Amino acid sequence: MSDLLISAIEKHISLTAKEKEQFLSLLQSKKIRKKQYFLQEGEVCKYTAFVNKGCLRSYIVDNNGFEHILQFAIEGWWVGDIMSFKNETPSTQNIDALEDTEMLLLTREGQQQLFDQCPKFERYFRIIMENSLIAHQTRILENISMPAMERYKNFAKRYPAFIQRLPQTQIASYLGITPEFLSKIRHQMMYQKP
Amino acid sequence: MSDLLISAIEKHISLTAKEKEQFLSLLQSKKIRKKQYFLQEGEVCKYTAFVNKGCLRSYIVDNNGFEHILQFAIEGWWVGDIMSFKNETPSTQNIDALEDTEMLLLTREGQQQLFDQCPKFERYFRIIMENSLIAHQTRILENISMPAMERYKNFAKRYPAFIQRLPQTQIASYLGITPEFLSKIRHQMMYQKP
DNA sequence: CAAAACTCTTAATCTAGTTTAAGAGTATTT
DNA sequence: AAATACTCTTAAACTAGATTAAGAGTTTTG
Repeated sequence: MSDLLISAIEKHISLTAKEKEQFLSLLQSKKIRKKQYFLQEGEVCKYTAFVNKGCLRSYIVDNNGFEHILQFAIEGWWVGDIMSFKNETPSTQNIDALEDTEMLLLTREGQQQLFDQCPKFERYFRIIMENSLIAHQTRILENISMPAMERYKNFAKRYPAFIQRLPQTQIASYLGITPEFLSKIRHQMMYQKP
Repeated sequence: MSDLLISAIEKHISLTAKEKEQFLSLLQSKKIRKKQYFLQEGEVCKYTAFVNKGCLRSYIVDNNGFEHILQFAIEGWWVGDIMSFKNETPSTQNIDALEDTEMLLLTREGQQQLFDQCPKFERYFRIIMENSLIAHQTRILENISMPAMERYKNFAKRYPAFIQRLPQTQIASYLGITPEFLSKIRHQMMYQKP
């Protein structure tokens, strides 16, 4: 049930049996079905979620009704609207399930309690924030320096699991292009690959 | 000399006189002149730098020789190539000074020592990583969802100090557009502003 | 199991942003 | 104080990517 989470944490810090117990007691588990919301724009994001099974996406909807994806989250990833979670302000993002999904939820109070009881976890969350920041930096630099085909190739190399698992519409929305143009790119790639 | 840094930290955690001393003893100060490098692509990033005075930028150079700016850093900001600093791998970024600059440097060992001696600092760095991550998320969403003029307006609203202080070439490079097009945008803005 | 609702593709037309070029105005350097 | 190097602007020609539309294939839903 929570093996995946514990092993994810133990990649970065070591835990005693008591610490594991302490941490797990703060979590609640939740299942949602495909297409259901985990968070809707305007709500306060009450939880960070660790994905045990399934897949979610976080995205915004622009003034013309178009969706723009910030993040996908599959097994082993954390997801939530950090800004809303941190400041308890209304979220600007939506998060919903692209597949039936099981997750473990941690509240803000739970997290704070954890940090006070056991500062080791402060390190764990610092490290995953650092890693996430590095990934975001890379994405920004690619967005501003590379044409769409390169960005797609890098995405496919970096997240091969996503390519098989996600509809192309969603990937296009993550890359910042239209699905029609992604289709064109994929066509071009077939005739120039060697 | 280090008042700015201490007050920046005390916005997030409270420090005893001893802790301040302990922290400051780990820092070394450094001045560089305009146009000098703080870090060059290929080097390992040995320090994170807190800017006391002046202005730096971090950027990559693409295959066609064009620069793309990831970050500007003025007084009160930290700068460095996090990935290189964390993993002690060769940097892909360049960091240089846009003005004569004074900064305080912290090594990786210094930081780790600090975390072990005084876990409170682990919280401080977690918090600034979170804030930085939020800023990066916002930037990604704006990049993939808004036309250049909107992005420029938001940039100007968010960082008014930068608008006066930085050459437009640099701002264009941060926004992911050419200087020529930024010039056009600014012209358009004059005749439609109401 | 039929109908509705997505997903992917192709193609024509359109546009936001790039490229190239050239000139005028400011800083920097010698 | 002249020479060199940046910075900003304007404008014409160009292109990566958007838009619109339509059809075929696949899932989902009632």
